[in-house]
Amino acid sequence: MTLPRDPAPASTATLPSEQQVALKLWVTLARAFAAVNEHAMQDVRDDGLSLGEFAVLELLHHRGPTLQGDIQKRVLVSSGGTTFLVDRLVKKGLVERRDCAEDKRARYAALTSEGRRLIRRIFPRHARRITSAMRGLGVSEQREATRLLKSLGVVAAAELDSGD
Amino acid sequence: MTLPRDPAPASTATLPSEQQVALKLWVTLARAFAAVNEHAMQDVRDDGLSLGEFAVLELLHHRGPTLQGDIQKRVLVSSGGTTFLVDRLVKKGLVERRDCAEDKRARYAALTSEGRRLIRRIFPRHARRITSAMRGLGVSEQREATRLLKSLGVVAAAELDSGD
DNA sequence: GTCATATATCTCAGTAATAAGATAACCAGT
DNA sequence: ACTGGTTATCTTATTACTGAGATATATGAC
Repeated sequence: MTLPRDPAPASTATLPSEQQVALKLWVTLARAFAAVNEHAMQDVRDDGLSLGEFAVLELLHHRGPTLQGDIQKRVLVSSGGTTFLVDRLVKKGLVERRDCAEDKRARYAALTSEGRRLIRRIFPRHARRITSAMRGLGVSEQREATRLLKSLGVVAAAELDSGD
Repeated sequence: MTLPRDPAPASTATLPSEQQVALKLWVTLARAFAAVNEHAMQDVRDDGLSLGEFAVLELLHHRGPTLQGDIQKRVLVSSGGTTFLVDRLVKKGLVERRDCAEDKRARYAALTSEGRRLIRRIFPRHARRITSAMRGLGVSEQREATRLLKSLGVVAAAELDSGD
């Protein structure tokens, strides 16, 4: 996947102070995300996976067979993107599709035994990689950052449907 | 651009506590980023810009004519991507290329008057949009989040060159 | 001056997605 | 049973880039 665009470090001297603070946070957030994301990508790349594919495998690993529509919602990917990712994983022999007894439109994706073996192998390594990437903060700082970003993210996401 | 993949909300009960904390932070960070990023995208989309294009315009607005190599570093885009973005902006009449007197290989990108008009118009709106998206946190919380994420991002980025 | 190496930008094949739209199935109201 | 609106997934054209490599230029050692 592509990295997020870096919001340029604007000379924002003419903006109200609160906007300057918000923009500075945005720049910093985007850069932090980009850096950790690159770690995540590097970690799965050697096993021939994109982050999207990894995310699907991980979801199936932890939740079991999942409707594609639910994968879509949890992995934050478009409808077509879900089909694309599942197709690719099916082609790699890591995932299979299963019919849904209750709804003929719907399809489950489930790990194959090969997919299970792979995710069992790489998930612990991935967790270590992310942990290592986060080590600029101590554990209590990480908890504090999580708390703050949770509030930020929930409100920002809630405003999306309502427009600006 | 694409949204980042949502790191799946792993059932990580078997992982060491510090890894659980780090993974939780990663999930939360990625989601917060995705949400604010979507705000940013929506804001510039109506003017026919991608976030990459907007980032270049903003950079040129605040820094003046900039070597393409410097754009590359500041906007976090590949070499080919820089050429792509500048090409598109040139085609839209918002940016022009200028030769560099000191180095015949290098080229500056600079805003046209049309590009200047556009960025002057949309940047304040964009700043307001980002500020609004951040309103899940108060100003002092935003400052705190910035401080934490700065540490996190700097260390995570520093580790990239050295591998995992 | 020569040459090996590094650097700035461009070119282009390829990638990972998006988003619009198609199709079949589902569901509630009549 | 029929109808119209909704939903789950798939299909496909399109997009925004990446990254390898090419080319011209710059640099520094000899």
